[in-house]
Amino acid sequence: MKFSAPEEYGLRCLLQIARQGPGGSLTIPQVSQAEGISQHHAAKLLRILRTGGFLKSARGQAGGYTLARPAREIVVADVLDVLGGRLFNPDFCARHAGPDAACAQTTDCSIRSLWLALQTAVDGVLNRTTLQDLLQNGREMQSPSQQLVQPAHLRPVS
Amino acid sequence: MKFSAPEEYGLRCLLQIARQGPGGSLTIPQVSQAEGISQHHAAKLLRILRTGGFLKSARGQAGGYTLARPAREIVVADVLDVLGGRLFNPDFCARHAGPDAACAQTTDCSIRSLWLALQTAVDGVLNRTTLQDLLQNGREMQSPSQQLVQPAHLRPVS
DNA sequence: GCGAATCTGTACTTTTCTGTCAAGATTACG
DNA sequence: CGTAATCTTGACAGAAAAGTACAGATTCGC
Repeated sequence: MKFSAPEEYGLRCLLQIARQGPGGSLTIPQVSQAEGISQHHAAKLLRILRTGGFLKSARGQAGGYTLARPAREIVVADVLDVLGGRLFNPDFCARHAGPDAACAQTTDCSIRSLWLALQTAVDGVLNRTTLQDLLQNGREMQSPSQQLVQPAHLRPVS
Repeated sequence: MKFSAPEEYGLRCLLQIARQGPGGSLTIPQVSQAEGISQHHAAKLLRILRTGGFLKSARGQAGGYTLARPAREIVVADVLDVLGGRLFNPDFCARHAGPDAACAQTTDCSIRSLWLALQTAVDGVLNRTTLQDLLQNGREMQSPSQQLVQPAHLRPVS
């Protein structure tokens, strides 16, 4: 159970822009430098975030990326969904609402139920966290660790 | 945020053996067939589980794999740890116990804190779930979905 | 002892993911 | 109008993960 690299870096890039305050914007080179990744890489991540509806882009000489909505209205669960996909699709039991007879004994369902319970637990955190919360962090969140989360070839985080 | 393939299939293989009841055992071919994966693949997963201390193996003509401990003493969090590694290491803030001055403003820490909150939420579920719970499922776990969790080339789960 | 059935361990191939690249489109400014 | 700065898009290459294959070691039963 791991975070994907786009989830880690995409969310960081989005936060960089959010830190510019309402209406603030950053260009690809600026985000690239701030996060220590290549411009091409930053461009790819920002594009995904734009397609997902979290960023607006402006082309041309005075272009750049801006938050599409206020930071407090951007829910982290939605962002991670776009960057990496969900753990498990929440449209469960849409038609198994009746007596769950046939599937209660299979090994499959045992595992599925577990995955689902995890999804619920994770969503409980992510659905209640906005970009704004991350910006003014330190409230319900604890102190950090210095351990690396993702692949070894990525830059070491300060 | 995804489960790795070993996590999904390794846990299933372990459950297959657990379903044999106390003292029950299965061979590699049996597990392989029950889960619809190749014998080589099953062997690899079972070896990991044995190394992790969840299975005992017996070689020779009457060999096979048996649970190393009763199902109720095997915690799923430990199993997934061996199969796929943790989301985030829990030895956080071992030395940042004091005033967290320098790191409270960085973007890194915002993200880290979020990852950590997720780890805590996930552990809350996994540390309280044993193999026994999965065998007699349907208690705190809900009905299943029919969506696939992992890579497309894996066998479609019934 | 010999052979069959079983697990053990390492190396290899395929697939998937991740990050890179190059060419194009758009806008602002002089 | 032209130049420079910016975003856009699809294709590509390297790296990591996943699954496969093979040769070996152990045990049981005859």
